[in-house]
Amino acid sequence: MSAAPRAADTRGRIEAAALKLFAERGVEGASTREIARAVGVTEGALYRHFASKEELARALFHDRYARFARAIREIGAEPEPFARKVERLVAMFYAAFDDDPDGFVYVLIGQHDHLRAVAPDPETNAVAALAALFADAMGRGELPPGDVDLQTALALGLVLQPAVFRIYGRLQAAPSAHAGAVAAAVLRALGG
Amino acid sequence: MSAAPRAADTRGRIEAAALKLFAERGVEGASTREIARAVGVTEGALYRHFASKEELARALFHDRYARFARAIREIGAEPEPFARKVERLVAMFYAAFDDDPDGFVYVLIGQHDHLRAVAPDPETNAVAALAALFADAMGRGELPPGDVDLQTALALGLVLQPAVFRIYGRLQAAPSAHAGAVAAAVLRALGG
DNA sequence: TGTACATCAGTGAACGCGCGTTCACTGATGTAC
DNA sequence: TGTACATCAGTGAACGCGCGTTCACTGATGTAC
Repeated sequence: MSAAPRAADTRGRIEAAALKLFAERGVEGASTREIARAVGVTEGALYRHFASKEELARALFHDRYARFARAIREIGAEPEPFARKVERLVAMFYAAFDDDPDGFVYVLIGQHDHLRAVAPDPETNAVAALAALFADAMGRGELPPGDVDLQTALALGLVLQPAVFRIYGRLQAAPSAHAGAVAAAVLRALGG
Repeated sequence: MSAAPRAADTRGRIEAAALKLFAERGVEGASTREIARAVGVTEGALYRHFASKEELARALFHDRYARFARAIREIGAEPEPFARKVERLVAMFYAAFDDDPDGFVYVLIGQHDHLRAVAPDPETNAVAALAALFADAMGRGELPPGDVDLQTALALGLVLQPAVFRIYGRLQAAPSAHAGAVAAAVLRALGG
């Protein structure tokens, strides 16, 4: 009927709607029809902004994943003791959860679809950035010597699993309510 | 052409092939054609054994998930100190990984599709069984008082994340190689 | 300011394809007498 | 042991459907003169 209301940030609205649907039921579980309908636009319009559904899913993941990588590297670059960095990392993760739950869930769950396509360098790879931060701390003697990748896994698991529990309703409070306790647990777990 | 070679455990072979494909690319990413082809049977044959693809996916998940719940309850029922139970839990998880990597990966990744459909009782729900074991330990004073669900999340995260790292090649050794270190980290993390 | 044209984000209808599922059938095996 | 019949796990062809994607088109906006 009426045409082109001239880009009232349609691209951004497509991203938001797709992110929500992808987070709720996965990329394959959400159709282009649903996304278009949620935006209030026809399916054809999606292809003015993204080459394909796959490209849309990829862009949403990589943007957010790279954002985590950058935040981790920034914290790692600060001239602070390791314990303080851990506190800031935990706070950063949980603040991201609070700010944008859809984005957090999408990255957390979508990792299995996308992670193999992420370059292994700490610039864009959040896990690599985290491992680099831990390796640095170990080099400075702020962390007992050991298998850096294992320590990274332990720390990441401590932080992410409360978020998973929250998503499935097993934890009532937002993970950020437990940020202090989780950071302390990380330090205890790695400290021995 | 030739017909019915009389059930050389076709059902079991369908389950194994589907589990492998589901673990590799997700339920939606694996088609009934692929499953049938991997088994060496036509698609129609799948429907002699399972009402639908969804039912096949569901059965594979719930079998394995309930198996974890039972194993956890058995460990919880032993008259052993909490520290020893933790060691046995970690060993059990990682032995399951070694024994049947496809099954482990499918449960770990498929949780997001299926978990909402799992009853919350410890008989079939592995997370509930784990939380019950931790609540019991807390009641006996073997674990400092605190939020049981949070402690459960922390412990589970410590155990699962090394498995995730292994799946994506970030950890070279099998998780079972780290079972002792992980169990110790769990006790340290919860002990404070 | 007015006119001509280019651009661009939309529409809406249609497309081919691969998906899960169905179904009439076949023939080997098990059972009754 | 031989014959008649029921059962059941397969085949293979076909199905309808929803999917992602395409495309000719429209009309509002921006730009040049």
